[in-house]
Amino acid sequence: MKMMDDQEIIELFKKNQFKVTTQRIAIYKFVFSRGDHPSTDQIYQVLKKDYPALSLGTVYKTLDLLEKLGLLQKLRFNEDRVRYDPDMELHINMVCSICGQIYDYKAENIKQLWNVIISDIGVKPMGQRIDLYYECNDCR
Amino acid sequence: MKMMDDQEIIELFKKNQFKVTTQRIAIYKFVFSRGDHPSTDQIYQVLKKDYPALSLGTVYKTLDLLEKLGLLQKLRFNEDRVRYDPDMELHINMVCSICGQIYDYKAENIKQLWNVIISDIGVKPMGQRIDLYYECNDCR
DNA sequence: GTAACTGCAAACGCTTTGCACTCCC
DNA sequence: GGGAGTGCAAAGCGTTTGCAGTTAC
Repeated sequence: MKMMDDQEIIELFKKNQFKVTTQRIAIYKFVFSRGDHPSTDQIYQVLKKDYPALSLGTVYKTLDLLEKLGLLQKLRFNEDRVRYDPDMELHINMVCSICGQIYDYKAENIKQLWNVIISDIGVKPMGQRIDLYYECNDCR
Repeated sequence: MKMMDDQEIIELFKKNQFKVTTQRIAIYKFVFSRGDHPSTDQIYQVLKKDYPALSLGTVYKTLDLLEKLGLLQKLRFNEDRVRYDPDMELHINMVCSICGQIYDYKAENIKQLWNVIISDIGVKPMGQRIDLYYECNDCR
């Protein structure tokens, strides 16, 4: 999803009876300004510079809240920590097997091919997750 | 991969200079006899009945060893524990959004469609993981 | 005999929880 | 003013690690 501006995200919080706090806005904007899939700790480390009092617990709670609002997807790769994917549309997670860096690949024909697969299987999909492991340019 | 018989798996261990132990054979056979994706604890709980002295540490170590041999894939879903998928070929993990049960869906045309996607992206794939979330018959 | 493996328990790291204080509304 | 949200620290839990005893070879 495209990043909402301040006014839109504030409205969304209010509409859902969540209070609007500096921390929530900052975390939302940070995660959605990135093309990759940051972990809780990465988010915490960066935002702590601007908000020294920020706690890791608040980062976790806010990300859970954003997930409940359907704005992002919690993903576990083969590592200990959770990562957050702010793109809820169909895409492929391009995961470098060496360095672990992840970016999203999107293309119209993937949707078409995926729909063919879905109709073959014959179930009503609630969502999906597609990872492609490869060696990125930096590691190759 | 199809489950190897006792002789084959013993040969494979020996070929790779790993000692053949009762625990290793039992864990291998258990994971490969199942169509789903058991967690470490599930494996431990079941095998403890036949091997009361078995420890959880040995289960972890053995599964890591089987992964190193390329026999299975470690997968993290949106839960705390690791699951083990003994099927290394291209397939779709059918994950029930409600109860979390997982089974593999395989079909020839998925491979063809996946190859189309791969060649569109234009990278050399090292592997992949495809999850489809749906509501299984028991939960619907 | 000896090096690898096992079982056990402690350590580890990420995540969750509980609670007093704070600050939106 | 009141209740939701925050920060902090402790607890929780799956996984890893270290080590003494055991077993495969």
